[in-house]
Amino acid sequence: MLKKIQPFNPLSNYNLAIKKLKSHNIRPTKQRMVLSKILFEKGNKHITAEELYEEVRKQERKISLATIYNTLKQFCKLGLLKEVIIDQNKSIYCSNNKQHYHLYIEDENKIIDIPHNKINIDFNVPEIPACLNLHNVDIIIKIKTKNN
Amino acid sequence: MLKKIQPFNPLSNYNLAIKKLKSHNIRPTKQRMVLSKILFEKGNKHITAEELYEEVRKQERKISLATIYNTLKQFCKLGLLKEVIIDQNKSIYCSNNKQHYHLYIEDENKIIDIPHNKINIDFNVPEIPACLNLHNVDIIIKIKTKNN
DNA sequence: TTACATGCAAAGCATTTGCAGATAA
DNA sequence: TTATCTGCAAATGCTTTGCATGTAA
Repeated sequence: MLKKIQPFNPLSNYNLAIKKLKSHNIRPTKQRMVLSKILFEKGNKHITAEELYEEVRKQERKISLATIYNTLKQFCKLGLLKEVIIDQNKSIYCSNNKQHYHLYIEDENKIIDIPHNKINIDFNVPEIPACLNLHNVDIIIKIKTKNN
Repeated sequence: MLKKIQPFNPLSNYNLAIKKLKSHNIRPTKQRMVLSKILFEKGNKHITAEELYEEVRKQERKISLATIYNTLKQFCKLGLLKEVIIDQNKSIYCSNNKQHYHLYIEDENKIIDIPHNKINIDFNVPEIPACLNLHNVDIIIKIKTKNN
């Protein structure tokens, strides 16, 4: 049964996700459970809304794109996902729940998680507010390996 | 006369722009000159396509949005501008021609250039191609100063 | 003269929204 | 029962494109 909540296991992103839904009074509907399973059950994922839509279609159910987008957005707000905006018409959702940044290799259309300690930022830029909340920092590094 | 090419002055982004157009056999049309003037004459700018369209309208001419977009893209290819993709429906074009990265403060909708030496990246990530061309690195740091 | 550039309107595309019907509690 | 959620289709908003007209060299 999808509705059944498994016992909490701190090592599982999936269980963490279900717990977050509960604690935020968000109903564990069929759609949300199916999406949580795909996103959080098998380790870190980088996936687009369209790809997620396809994965659902390959399985037992169909979930509308509108609901997929709404759910992705909601999961982002809960901190379960991170949206990585690649360009005007490409966002990738990342289910790695450790603090990290993103490297995007343009030629290969490939995204790699970078542990946060690989990047050092000297925040001594006068315009940056002093009381900066460091939890809300996203870094996207875009590289090209070839010239055009 | 807009068409007249001023003598080259290495300190002027505007003259650099005109020189680049010439060296790439791109015709210095009225539209391109008007846009170059706005973008490069008065130091570093951060501007959207729409804002640029407005600035032109406030002046003597009208340039279609299509041409604005095409020109911005072309200038990016020539290395005269840098496109900073903020989100799905916001790109900012930056005329700073020194090597730098970008800090975007979400709550204030404000973008700040960061000198490249303020950020140190340990590129010892196994998946990164060894022969990385470092000139093609873009870094965008997005921060929120408030919690929602 | 002719290759290139412009501008309009239409198309493209990911994402969002309004709303009627469905569902969880 | 009722507040919330879903899904469809339509709307949105930025950007690109096709093509006829205009322009630089």
